[in-house]
Amino acid sequence: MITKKAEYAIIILTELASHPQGTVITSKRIAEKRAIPANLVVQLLAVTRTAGWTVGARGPTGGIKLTVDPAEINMRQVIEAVDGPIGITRCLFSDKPCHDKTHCSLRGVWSEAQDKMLSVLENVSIKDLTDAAQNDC
Amino acid sequence: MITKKAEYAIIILTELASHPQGTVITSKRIAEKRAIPANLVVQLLAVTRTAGWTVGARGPTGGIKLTVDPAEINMRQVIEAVDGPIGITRCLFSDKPCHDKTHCSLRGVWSEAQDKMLSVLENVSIKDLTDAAQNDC
DNA sequence: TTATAATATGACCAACTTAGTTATATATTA
DNA sequence: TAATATATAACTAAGTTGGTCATATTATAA
Repeated sequence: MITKKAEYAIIILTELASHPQGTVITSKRIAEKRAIPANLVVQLLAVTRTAGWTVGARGPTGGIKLTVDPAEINMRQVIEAVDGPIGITRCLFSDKPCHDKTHCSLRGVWSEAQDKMLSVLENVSIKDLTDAAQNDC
Repeated sequence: MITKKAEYAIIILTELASHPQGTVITSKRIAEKRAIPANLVVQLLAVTRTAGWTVGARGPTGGIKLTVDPAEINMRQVIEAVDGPIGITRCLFSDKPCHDKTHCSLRGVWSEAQDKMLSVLENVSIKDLTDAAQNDC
């Protein structure tokens, strides 16, 4: 399951992308506008910062802004930055087949199903979401 | 996330499908052959029975057998029978858009990603898995 | 008819995950 | 130097998951 935190991170990035380029917005303002708990916003901005997508300026006139083109950030990247590697089943997380069997036909199905899902998420960028009218999911 | 119980149910059905038609196998035997906790096998067979896929004969010579063509049971059906409705995000479970907004562009993406995943699972039947050499995932 | 082998069902539990809170440290500007 | 902002880590309540335990019920074989 894709967590609510990952959804929040996507929303936060779309909020940042919808601002005039170069201007900052405070984490508190993002929380208010998007109805996300303020502390969670701060937490998630730490993730986006580590990923190299945002920078924060401290002090009274401080705030957050994007450092990259929102067209260059896709949904899969954000989800994985927040939730870690995506796996629709437990067995897709480990490298070796379950029970040390040489082959596992189920694994191939899980893998294909997951890849289909991921390719959709990879093809939607933060810019795509910002362009769409409303994205307050 | 697709649960281990759902995986087990799929494995149990493939085990049943790999048996000579009309013959029964005991739940204990399935547990041994597939390395699944015996009590879980019993629990999951209750689900397959409710779904109309299996029947059990009681008594000393009893056991379980399929009641339908394994080509007619697909993976999505089994997963949903065990885990309930599938949703890659929380928001896909409810009918109304999040926060009562009229529209939500994220929701469309989640929905498309999930549909792609589900269509893979719908197109693989228990028979397909049985035909593949090994399926002890 | 009676012991036995099997299914059927529900309650229960420990470990883990998730969503969110709290607390505190640090930097910057007016 | 006071105020305002980001940065970071520890903590917690609630829910989920994977699995166990106990018991009832049914049907067959001897």
